Amino acid sequence: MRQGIPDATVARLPVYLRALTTLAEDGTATVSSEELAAAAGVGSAKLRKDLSHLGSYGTRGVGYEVEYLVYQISRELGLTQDWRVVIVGVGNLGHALANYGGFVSRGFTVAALLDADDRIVGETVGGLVVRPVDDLEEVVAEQGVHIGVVATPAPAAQDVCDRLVAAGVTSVLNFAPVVLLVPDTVMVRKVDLSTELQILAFHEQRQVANRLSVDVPARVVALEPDGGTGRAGVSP
Amino acid sequence: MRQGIPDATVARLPVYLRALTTLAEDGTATVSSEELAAAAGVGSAKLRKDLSHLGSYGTRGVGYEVEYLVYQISRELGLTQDWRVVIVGVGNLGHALANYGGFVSRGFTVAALLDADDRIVGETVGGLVVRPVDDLEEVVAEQGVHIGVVATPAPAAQDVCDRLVAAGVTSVLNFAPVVLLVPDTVMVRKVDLSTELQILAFHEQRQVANRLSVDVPARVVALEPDGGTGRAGVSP
DNA sequence: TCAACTTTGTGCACCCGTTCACAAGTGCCT
DNA sequence: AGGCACTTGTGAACGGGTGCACAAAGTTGA
Repeated sequence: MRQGIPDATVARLPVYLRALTTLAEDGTATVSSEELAAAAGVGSAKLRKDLSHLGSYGTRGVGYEVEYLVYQISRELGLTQDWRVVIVGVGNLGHALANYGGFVSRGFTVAALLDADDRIVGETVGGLVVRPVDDLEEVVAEQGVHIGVVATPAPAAQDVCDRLVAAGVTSVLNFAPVVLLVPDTVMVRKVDLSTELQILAFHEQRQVANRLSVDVPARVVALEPDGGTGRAGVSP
Repeated sequence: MRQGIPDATVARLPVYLRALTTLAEDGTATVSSEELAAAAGVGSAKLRKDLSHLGSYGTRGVGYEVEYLVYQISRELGLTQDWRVVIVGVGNLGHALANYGGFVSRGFTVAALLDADDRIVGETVGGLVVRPVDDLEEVVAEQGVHIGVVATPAPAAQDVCDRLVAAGVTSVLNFAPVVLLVPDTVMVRKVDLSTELQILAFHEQRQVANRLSVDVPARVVALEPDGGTGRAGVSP
């Protein structure tokens, strides 16, 4: 049970945490796996298995005590300590990130905003003065930054990332549309808007195809002129 | 091979597509699975298996023709047609999305920007005039919108989502920190900044723990006062 | 105290995705 | 023409995650 929580579980813990926080604000004291699972959009069995990886919190016949579970998940995620974050790139997205309330709310502090553009440096965004990107190493060292957020244009991203890593940052959240190369001691997570849209487009397309196949089944065959090799068979 | 590309593969196709586009811009004509895999940050075997789901593009002994593969992946993702997107909520994040260049570049058109705040309605953002959220149904119907982007505050998200779905939208990209409930005919993808940060925090914490265990192995046991039941054993 | 009811925690079987390893196919050089 | 070097495409083994189903454990009410 201990010693190694599955990645898939870790990825869901923040979702549970948010659902629990909402419940706590509504004054709910205890919650069953069924209810919490519904609020988190997962199956109840999966939820129970996930929580069992943290330990045996929860009472049979009753459910889980909301406050207590919030604390346990927070602790497991490391939210009981404050993580210092530096945001590099204060364009449209950087602005949004710096102003994002829920960003700071729970265990995260924005240590500094950095940008390479002189016109932006010195501006105040989200209560912080934007500093030149040259201060990167200094900021990371002095403020003890652990997490770097890359919100720069694509061409600058790898360079900024390299500097973050060299300065001692071991986790990077990347919004730039490039694959960042890092040593395997560093963890990178990527958020890519156009990737998400493209995945939606794929499913949208399939859905349209399925709708056609329901209406006019014979058409489906005509839409797939090729057995799989692809290159041939396009001509009528 | 045909009839059903695995979800995991679909999620990686946009990454391959971007890497290929970059290669094409650099004038590269053909690429091996090894090279492309490196550029996309995956293993070469995985890449080959992914591409094999689309068909047998690629030449043994040579590699893949870049232009051709770009076309095939684009077609498979449905990017040969234009998808119309409506963005609801033009706050900090909505601004960023509306101005995001790569957003529009490839197969996606922003049909409209909507907001509930009178002070924002009428403003021009990214070349479009922000319209009142009351126009939602009208916009979706008239413009034939397929994809809705929810960038509203959390409390408004579910309501906006319901209206999008009722108006005929079948894919939703959700930036609000809530779990959207939709009929299972609708696909939702969620992008959540604080979730990503929390996942990073977890790994960061583990990494710190590992570093300690390397330096002072005995300490690890002391840091785990409890065999796993959790509730007991906290007192000194 | 006991029985009926509720809910957790988990063993087990199944499925999807990843990785390895190699046969089959292609181009190049002699 | 033939062999060599290279690369794709895929069968097969493996591993992790999911969902089912149920025993264990606790609560409520008589």
